[in-house]
Amino acid sequence: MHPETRFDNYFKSAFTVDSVIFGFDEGALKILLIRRSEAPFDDYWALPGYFVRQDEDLDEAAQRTLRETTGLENVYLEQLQTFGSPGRHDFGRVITVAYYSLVKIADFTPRADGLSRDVRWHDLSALPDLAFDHNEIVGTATEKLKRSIRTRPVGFELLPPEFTLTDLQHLYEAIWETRLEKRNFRKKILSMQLLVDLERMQEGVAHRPARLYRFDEQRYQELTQEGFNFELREGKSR
Amino acid sequence: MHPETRFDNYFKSAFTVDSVIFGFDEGALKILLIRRSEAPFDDYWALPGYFVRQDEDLDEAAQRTLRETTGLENVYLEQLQTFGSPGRHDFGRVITVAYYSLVKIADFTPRADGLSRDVRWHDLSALPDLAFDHNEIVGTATEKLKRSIRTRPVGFELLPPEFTLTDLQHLYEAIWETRLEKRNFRKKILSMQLLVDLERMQEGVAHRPARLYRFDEQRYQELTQEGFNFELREGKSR
DNA sequence: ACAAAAGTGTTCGGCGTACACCCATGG
DNA sequence: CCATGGGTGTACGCCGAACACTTTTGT
Repeated sequence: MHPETRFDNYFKSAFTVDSVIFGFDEGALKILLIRRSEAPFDDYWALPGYFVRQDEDLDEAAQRTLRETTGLENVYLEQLQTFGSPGRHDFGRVITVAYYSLVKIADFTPRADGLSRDVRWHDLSALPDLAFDHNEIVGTATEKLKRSIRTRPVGFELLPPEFTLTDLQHLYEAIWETRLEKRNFRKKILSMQLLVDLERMQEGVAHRPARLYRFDEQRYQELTQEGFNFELREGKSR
Repeated sequence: MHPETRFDNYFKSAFTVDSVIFGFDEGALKILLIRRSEAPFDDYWALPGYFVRQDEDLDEAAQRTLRETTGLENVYLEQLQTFGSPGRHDFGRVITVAYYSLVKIADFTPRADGLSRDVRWHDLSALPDLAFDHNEIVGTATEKLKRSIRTRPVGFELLPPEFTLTDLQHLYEAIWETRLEKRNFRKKILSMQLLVDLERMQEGVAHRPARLYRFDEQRYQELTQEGFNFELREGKSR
């Protein structure tokens, strides 16, 4: 370690990582929360996360703490923002590096762990009071999601492997909290060459069955690189 | 402080803030760097920044350290990303929260201070080896700048109060490292209603003098809120 | 048959694209 | 009078906007 002591005063902080995990189900956006099992905020709902170890990379810590609190593994986590108000933690100076991700709800079975009493998907539109400044973090993440879905093919991670155009439209509508015009949405999304027609149909629905699609992995990578511009004015019909 | 000791191990880290300050001059993008005056990396060029105090907010710390290393005050700093590899600092675990900003070079006169031997604008295209992982941080900031200029009226902060359309075009060309077609650039930028025609002309240039413009503060705020989409294909003529 | 979504055709206007040519000033 | 940028006019094509009507399934 360093030979000098004049920096010692600075080495008294801790940092944590917290993850905002978005999912999509039943036409609504969800967030994965844990119920804390230790002070402070014992028993409160909170974002999955914990302290970062001394020799641990931030990205790794995010993966590990997500696993240890919810059981989720191999989730692609992207750094969101760092929150560090002096008063945000009772035990001392703790700043948190927030991550976020989009996952298919069906792909994972969250389970509580030593660090959490409970894990559950919550409707984004009806969140309880969360521990620390986690409500603020969720707000920031939601803003970012709204913006990034306009420039990147985001639906990919939120929808099941096979989906209908209406599913995809509902996803956009849920994130943007708006209604889109069906015809124009379809024309736009199809013109991007991002979807592959599976040439199969929905089954067991009480109406004309919809065509099933999947994302074209190749094209998805391209568009993620270049970025695109997905904008549609609000529409009445759905 | 907290009554329990089992968290003590975590409270041994330090964190810093570092700022990437972009400027624009002579048709080229610049970055403000300081020369360090203490170990580690004594005498190396580095981003302006320093340790965050125990009871200090991150945003405040960014402002303060920027002032104390370069003399710049009242700069609008936006959080960029946090860098925290375990090995990035010799003295122990130090993570840094990076900020970035765009400023008019003429508005400030950087001066070295106790924490810096020297302060200077460097051409982004010819940076030296910087201290720590600061080259990586600059790279991340540059990527972000390229992307955000496509969705927000960014030139505002980089250009002098009065400028010509060609100045503005050169700015976009410098950031994107491309050439744009003059006619189309002008039509697009004028159609946004973002510029105010000052009805005055350049003076003392050895060619037809260009019309001077300024940004419309009002409209700038609007567009920053909504976001827009500025995209133009590469063009040959300038 | 009827409900409930799925799915399509078309017109209109705006805006990005790609050009070549004229204008004003200093030297 | 010429070099050096500044500053247009415009035809074309594509794509987003705004419509209403037909098709296919389960009940």
